[in-house]
Amino acid sequence: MDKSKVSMAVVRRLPRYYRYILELSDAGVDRVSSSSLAEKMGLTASQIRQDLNCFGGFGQQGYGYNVANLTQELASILGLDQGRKAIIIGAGNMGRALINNFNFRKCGVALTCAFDTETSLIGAHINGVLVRHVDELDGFQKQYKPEIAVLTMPKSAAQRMGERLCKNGIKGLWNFTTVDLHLEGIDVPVENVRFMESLMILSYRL
Amino acid sequence: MDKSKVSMAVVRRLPRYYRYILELSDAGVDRVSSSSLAEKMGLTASQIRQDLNCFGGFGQQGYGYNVANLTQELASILGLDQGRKAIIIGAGNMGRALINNFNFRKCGVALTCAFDTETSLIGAHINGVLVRHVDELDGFQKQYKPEIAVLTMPKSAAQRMGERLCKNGIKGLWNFTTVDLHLEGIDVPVENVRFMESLMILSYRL
DNA sequence: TAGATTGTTAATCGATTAACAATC
DNA sequence: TAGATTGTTAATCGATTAACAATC
Repeated sequence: MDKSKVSMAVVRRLPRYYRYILELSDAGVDRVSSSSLAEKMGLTASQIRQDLNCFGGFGQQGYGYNVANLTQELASILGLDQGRKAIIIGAGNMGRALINNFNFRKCGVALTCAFDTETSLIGAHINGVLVRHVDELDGFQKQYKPEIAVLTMPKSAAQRMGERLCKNGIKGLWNFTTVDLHLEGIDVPVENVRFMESLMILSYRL
Repeated sequence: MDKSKVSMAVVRRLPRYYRYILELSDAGVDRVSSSSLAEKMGLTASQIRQDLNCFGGFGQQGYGYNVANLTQELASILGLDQGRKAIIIGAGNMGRALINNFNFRKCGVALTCAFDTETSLIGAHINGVLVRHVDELDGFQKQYKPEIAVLTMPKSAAQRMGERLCKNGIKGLWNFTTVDLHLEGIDVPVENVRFMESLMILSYRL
């Protein structure tokens, strides 16, 4: 199926498929049927087959899915094998927490540089990642062409920074600020991480 | 409408409605129509009216919605006015980042205590929050009856800890670990925060 | 071959959008 | 009153589930 026709409902399930299949792979399991995977994941076998078939026939009748093969296919679908480069804008608390703890590599992404405006941070290394001044951003983008920018700066600067990053050729924004970015006419996907919305939804469900 | 019949699709939009309406409120706007709100948010007016009407008729024909009133209604629907208490299990990097930076109060939640097993942390205060040993957890729950537990401990301990928290009366789990909690037969909502899935989805969309 | 399980089509279910009467 | 905009029903659209022929 044409990638552009796959619904976001399906796409949002892919990383979870990947996590489960990777777990099976690590456990040394070599094949799995849609029905056994469905039971583990709390989905229907039908949905799993429908979802995977958006991207190709990875299974085999009478056998199921080869775990090693499916792992690799899912990684490829998700683009985890693309060796992408990321930069992070804002080395405050949230930024540092990500730099120190988040496993970018597991997503196939290399965090190559951090940017900030705070003079005391410039030149420092955080978990091996150099902090540069935001003034160097445009030049850095031209030279190294990172695909992904992580937005962990104050929300007041987010909209302008998003536009600037796009103008210099960023391919996707991972937005930890609370603002909705408006990038009309610019074809750059934005993925938001919203702690506060998440906690409010939990609060509703209590 | 009966709260249990409101679909999660609707519920997941509520915090965003709240954010926008709060912004209008802060800007001193006193009324808003579904169509103007729809335009700002990139939704249809129809959807906004349908969504809000799951909870009551907050608008007025020919006028629209009173911003102050709707703000208060949404806060109440989300339970932000319930003065709930939260504890956090795991004062490692993720835990400390939340304690130091996340605004629990904006969600109407008071973070009352942190728990860990690391001796060097016990007794310390992080941003005013005392770290106790996990051995004190059961007693603490009995005495203070926190409604929400934030899970920021190693994933290997998450399942057991989830069960233990529920047995002692927790009402909801905010799960930052990468595991899916299985709490069959226990009616405690779990809200997952999944950085890695979020970045993988962005990676897919590039 | 017989059994298992996929890939895929058709049926069902749920969510979104459109339309409009009610009413402020 | 006339204009605006809701609340709500009906129509459409999309996603999930069920069913089964294909096939390993």
